[in-house]
Amino acid sequence: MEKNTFRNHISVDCVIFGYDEQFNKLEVLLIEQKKPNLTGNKSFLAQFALPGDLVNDEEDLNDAAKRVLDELTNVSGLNLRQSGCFGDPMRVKQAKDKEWLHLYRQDPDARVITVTYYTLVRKEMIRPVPGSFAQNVVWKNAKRVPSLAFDHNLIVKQAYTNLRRDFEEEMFAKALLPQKFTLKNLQNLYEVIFNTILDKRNFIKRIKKEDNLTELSEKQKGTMFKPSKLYTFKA
Amino acid sequence: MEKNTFRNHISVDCVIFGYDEQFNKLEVLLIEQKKPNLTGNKSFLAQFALPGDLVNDEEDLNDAAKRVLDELTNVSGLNLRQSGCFGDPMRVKQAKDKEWLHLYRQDPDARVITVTYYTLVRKEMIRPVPGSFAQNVVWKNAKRVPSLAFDHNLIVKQAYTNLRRDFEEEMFAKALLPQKFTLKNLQNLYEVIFNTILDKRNFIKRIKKEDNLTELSEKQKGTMFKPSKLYTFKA
DNA sequence: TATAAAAGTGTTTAGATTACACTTTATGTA
DNA sequence: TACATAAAGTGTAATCTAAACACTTTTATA
Repeated sequence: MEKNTFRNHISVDCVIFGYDEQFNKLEVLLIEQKKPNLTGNKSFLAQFALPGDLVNDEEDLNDAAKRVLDELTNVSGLNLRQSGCFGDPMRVKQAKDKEWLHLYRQDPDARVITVTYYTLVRKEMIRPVPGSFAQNVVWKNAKRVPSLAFDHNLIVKQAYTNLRRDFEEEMFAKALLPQKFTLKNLQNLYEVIFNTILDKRNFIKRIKKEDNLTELSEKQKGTMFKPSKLYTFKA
Repeated sequence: MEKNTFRNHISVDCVIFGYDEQFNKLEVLLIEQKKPNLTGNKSFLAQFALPGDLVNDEEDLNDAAKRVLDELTNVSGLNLRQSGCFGDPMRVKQAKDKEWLHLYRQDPDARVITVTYYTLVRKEMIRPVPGSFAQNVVWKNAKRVPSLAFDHNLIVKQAYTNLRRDFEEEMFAKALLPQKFTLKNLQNLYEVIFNTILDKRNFIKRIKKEDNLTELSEKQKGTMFKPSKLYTFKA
């Protein structure tokens, strides 16, 4: 049995799902790992990855997730939820990730256990700007996530499962629509999250039964055709 | 911002739910932390805790959970599932836990992040025997878990939520009944896990609809009154 | 004022869930 | 062997939920 020398490092990774109301799509926030400045280093390919980094000593995991997200993407104020923990010793040992680790980590061969967080936000509510070792910040469609660093594709998959489960249980939707919204807005949101098509009438019946909404006397402005009634969530 | 000196240690903790068919109750496997041999040390109170310990370098988390469970309770061969990760820096800093950490850990003040696992077994299928720093191994009713070391009460609570969720989704019940069982056995199991009382006729209808069971021509032996038909799960 | 496009609106059917109580049968005992 | 006991076994009606389905109304624009 191996002796414990405590080179287990901890990281956090964040899966930020962004809801794009305009195009009714769900996207995931990724960073592009910064390329080294060295000329001559041609082999290094920037990879997409989840925003994530090592946890500091005595730093709470939730705080770490928030800090790391902020450092890499300048996004703050999100309500992150833990979705899992990935600890396969080989998860940071693949060739595709070695070079990057050697450039950016003090102890690049150490084993890293990562605790994963996710949330879902209205895409337009955040304006990610790359920071730290993030060269770039991009949104990618959640249905077509490219190949990512480490085991990040697995992490996204698990987070997406959690998202759907939580979405059904709570009124998670509140954060995802403008304060005043139409029932069509709400239906679109459900449709994109569960990747399905719903019957308008049945959907409205179901939603109204939950009795979470207040119907306003106001209507949409600036529509091309018949404007819809607006609703808000009850307090 | 604190500098990362990598004193984040990783542990695993296991929540083993044991189903006691005879008394139709659900229990949790706990260890009693070993008291030091020193005479004169009167302040040390043995506490109940979940079986758990530090993960070795380069050890897979799932393997670690199995190893640790085996070392402390001599129970092996279980199919453990990850249920969460607890990383509050204060989780191992409470007075009640200090003394124990100083006795058994090389680096007792280090922060420890724990990855939690759980499973549900038929109680009689395992025969726990204390090992390592476990002075004793006990089963406690899942509804009345005593005060535990660290944040282990929280961990149990989360695991129990996971158990119920998973139990509904999969035919997790297979491992929990003898190969041949009665519908009453199955109903008892559901009742204890969901802490509810079910109508016999409705339960049978529901179960039969799932079409997982084979009705045997055999009947119970040695009953005091009318013996019930036996069933098995389909392969 | 005609047209286009989305909003708005109910009913019917099928399926699932719940509530509910008496009869049958094997056992052990008198 | 028949009687008492206790659990097994069984069905229907009522209610609720989920799904299928299409036409009318309203507003903006041309």
